[in-house]
Amino acid sequence: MNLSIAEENYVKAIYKLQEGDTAVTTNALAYELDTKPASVTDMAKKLKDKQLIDYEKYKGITLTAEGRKTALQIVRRHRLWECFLVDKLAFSWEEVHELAEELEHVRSEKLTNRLSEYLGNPTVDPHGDPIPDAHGRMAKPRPQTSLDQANAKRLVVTAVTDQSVALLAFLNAKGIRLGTQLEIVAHYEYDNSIEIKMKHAPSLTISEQVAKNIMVRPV
Amino acid sequence: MNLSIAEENYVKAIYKLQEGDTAVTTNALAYELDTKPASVTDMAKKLKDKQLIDYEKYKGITLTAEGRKTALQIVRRHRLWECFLVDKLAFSWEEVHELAEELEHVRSEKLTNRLSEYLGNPTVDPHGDPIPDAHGRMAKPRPQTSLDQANAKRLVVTAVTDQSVALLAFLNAKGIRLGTQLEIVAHYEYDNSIEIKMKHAPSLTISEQVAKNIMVRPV
DNA sequence: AATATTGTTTAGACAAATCTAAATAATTTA
DNA sequence: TAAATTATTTAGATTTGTCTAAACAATATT
Repeated sequence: MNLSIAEENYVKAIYKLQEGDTAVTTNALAYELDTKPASVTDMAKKLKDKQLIDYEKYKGITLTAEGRKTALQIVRRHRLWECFLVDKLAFSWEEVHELAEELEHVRSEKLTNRLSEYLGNPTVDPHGDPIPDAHGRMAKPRPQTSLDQANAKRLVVTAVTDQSVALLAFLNAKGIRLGTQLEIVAHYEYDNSIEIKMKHAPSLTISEQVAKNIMVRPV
Repeated sequence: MNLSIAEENYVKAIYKLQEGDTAVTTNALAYELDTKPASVTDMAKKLKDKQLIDYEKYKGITLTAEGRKTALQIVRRHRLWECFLVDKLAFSWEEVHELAEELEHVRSEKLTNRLSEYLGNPTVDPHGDPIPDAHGRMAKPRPQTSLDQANAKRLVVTAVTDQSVALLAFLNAKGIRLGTQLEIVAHYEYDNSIEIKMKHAPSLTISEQVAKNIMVRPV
């Protein structure tokens, strides 16, 4: 099936928003894609015709098996290009997302597989997200929580969910990157802030807002 | 200036067709882009508004200085990606053109320059065509003629002008690739064929039609 | 339960890039 | 040079992806 770039972006966004069997709402998808609900409704009809989604008026959207397969191919390409940019072209991990958004739309299986091989068939991308293999199989993401909900004290950063340039640059400035180990010193309820400490550095305070986007696992 | 992919393809095609100061005709451009003359006229108006071309009704199209700069950037990206695909991902030189057509539209100077650096700042692509540098400067293509017009007997293949998959695959099958050395045994006028001989192989006959697309220089 | 609010869809419009068919300009031929 | 041919442009339509405004459905509130 030949999808336009817009259609691919919708499929990828639906995949991203669809946790478990929860249908994705029109509004959520519009917000994710920075477009209007009316546009989402239009596209939903098209993707339904192409049998990539199940969709009924007012009932939300879920991917079909075919749609999920398509989404995984796009995600695979995206994450492989991120690896390439970081590993081979020495980009920093917060720069690569936007470039990968464009590169991911080059739909050549041969290119994708050669690239994967060239990179040593990596299984996670620079943000810590798992990379689907050529058959769409993907390592289960390691048990991780967002920093604001972590129980353990000693943690390692495994991913960042909001990949806005602003946030990623902010974290970079603070010295927080993938694999960074940190310790929760205190969680202040009254101003929704969290005090953390990294090795060889003074402790620092971040907002819950930011912490929500930092994924961690116990170390 | 932000150009659409279609606009970039027009600029690139105009650059390719514009030899010296000859204006490019509507029909020639339509043929090159596999579209209709009416569509070319429409786009010509748009590119004129954007000051990338000089265009007057019925008078043909030429690139402005700005348009030439834009074209060189696109050509640079195209040829660098071709190098990447051949040098790093082990594609053969006849496979890479179509993939590079897509990759060339990722408009990031930083990416382009990092890629160039990573490849060792190559000055020619796998087809033997020179690669513009970051400032649009390009090595003058080496003195080359098409095989059917060559005077010297001992030659080396430097480029192939028609990059149709059919021709490139044909040449590959015959063992003719970039850098291949060959010798002209005879040029038969009466059936427009050329007999050539490569080292360690029996001589073979090709048509002038094909020979026109094989660029060579004396060795 | 009636009303207000929120979420979603429809209707109608627009811009980009293309097309076909008809009109017009330029060039070639007789 | 007049007619025929070829090249180019215009006019009007189509497709894709988007939008706004209005209508409608679902959910929450009083």
